[in-house]
Amino acid sequence: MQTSTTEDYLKAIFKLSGPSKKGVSTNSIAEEISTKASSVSDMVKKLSEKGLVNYVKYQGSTLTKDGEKIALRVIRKHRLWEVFLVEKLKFGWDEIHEIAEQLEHIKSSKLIDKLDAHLGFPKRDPHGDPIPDKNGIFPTLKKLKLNELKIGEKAILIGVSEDSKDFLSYLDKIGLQLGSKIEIIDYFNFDKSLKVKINDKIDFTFSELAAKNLNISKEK
Amino acid sequence: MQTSTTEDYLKAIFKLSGPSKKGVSTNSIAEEISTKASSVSDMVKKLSEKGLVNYVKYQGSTLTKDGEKIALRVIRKHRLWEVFLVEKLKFGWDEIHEIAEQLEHIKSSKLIDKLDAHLGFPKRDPHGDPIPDKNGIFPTLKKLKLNELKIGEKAILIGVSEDSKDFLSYLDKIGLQLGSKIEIIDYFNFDKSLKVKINDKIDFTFSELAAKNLNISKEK
DNA sequence: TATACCATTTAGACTAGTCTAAATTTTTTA
DNA sequence: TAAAAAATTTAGACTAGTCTAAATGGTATA
Repeated sequence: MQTSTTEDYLKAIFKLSGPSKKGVSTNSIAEEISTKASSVSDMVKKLSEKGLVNYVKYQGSTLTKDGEKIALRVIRKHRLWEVFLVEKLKFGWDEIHEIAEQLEHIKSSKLIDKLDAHLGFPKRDPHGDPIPDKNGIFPTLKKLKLNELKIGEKAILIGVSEDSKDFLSYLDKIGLQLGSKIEIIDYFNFDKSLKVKINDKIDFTFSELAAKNLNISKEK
Repeated sequence: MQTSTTEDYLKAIFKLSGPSKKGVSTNSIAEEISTKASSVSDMVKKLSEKGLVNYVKYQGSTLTKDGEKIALRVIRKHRLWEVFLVEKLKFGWDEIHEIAEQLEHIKSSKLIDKLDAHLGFPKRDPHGDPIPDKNGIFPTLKKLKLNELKIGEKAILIGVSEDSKDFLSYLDKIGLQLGSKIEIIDYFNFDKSLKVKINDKIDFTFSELAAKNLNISKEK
């Protein structure tokens, strides 16, 4: 049974290696889990001996099948607990990360399956990130662009196709975050701009360019 | 901020010192937390330096005010999580201890207060043990004998006045545990026996002798 | 291509906690 | 009350993980 430190390392490598599963640098791991490169160097060597990480000196780390399995289980737990904190305990979405970082290390697969059921088998956490199922499979959720929706349809923001500083600070100013709810209120044929309601509160009108770069999903 | 090991030691000392708050032996602590006496000896010395335990060589340990405060907080968390596991996640009362041992170390007072509210401020855990409030005060709960109830009244089992093997295995066979619900269905004047319904399911008839030895509470 | 710089690894020390084995203190019992 | 037994403490070693400082490797640049 792995320690919670081991779980933190595996989770960090999973996050950093991204969809391409490319090798992750020692320094980037150190930054991700707020520790020193020398500690990471030690640790990945040990994890490699345990068969959880592929590590070649000076060439970074990737997860083995076993390592990835553990990482996915931790991510599943983290995201399910986040749903619990927001939906059941009424925490704000900004307060939950730190607590979920602790809860994700609780060991009991029965617990997590019962929690999953109790929450109605959610597919996303409150940030819009998908929750792997008990076999580590991410749910397939259809991705759409905001400008593909019709008036009256509702969706949540799950990503952006453009990540320039300008665009991100623009979203920030509007108060739009991953997981935010968006409802299409109106569509102006003139310039293809889109009037929406954000999180049932704020009205805003997106240009076509902005709408094209907002990835959304109709699934919960 | 204390480690979870520290919390385990403080909780153990609290439990073992009982209502009289008498000094607890090194060996009994070792047994309670499944470790060796030498480890305990080391640890209580350190806890004493931190001002959490009063420790005099060869004379056992008691908690300081600060130590007791922490112990009560841990016990509060443990028992609230137990309620959550049984009431919300539908765990059996016998499966929850191990999981609650982990959950009790999660750090966030906001979390535990919100959990408390979510559960409706329960006064007892599923074993019938009282839950301290946020200030560490145990609720005052009137204790009764089962034979003091009237027909139609409901209560839960919070303890026994007789702890012979015979009596305990008798309760076991009936399926009665601490925390079980008992409703008085009928009373037979002839031999003062008592027909009850246990956990809304099982009918059973207690002799006067049995009923006298069952401590119950009308509060939830 | 030499050099400088950045990333990475190694060496060695530290902390919290654990253990076994030996030494010491306290308690029991004859 | 002295010896035996039990409880407790100390000494010293171990593990997991961390850190700083120094050494080494790789890469970009002049």
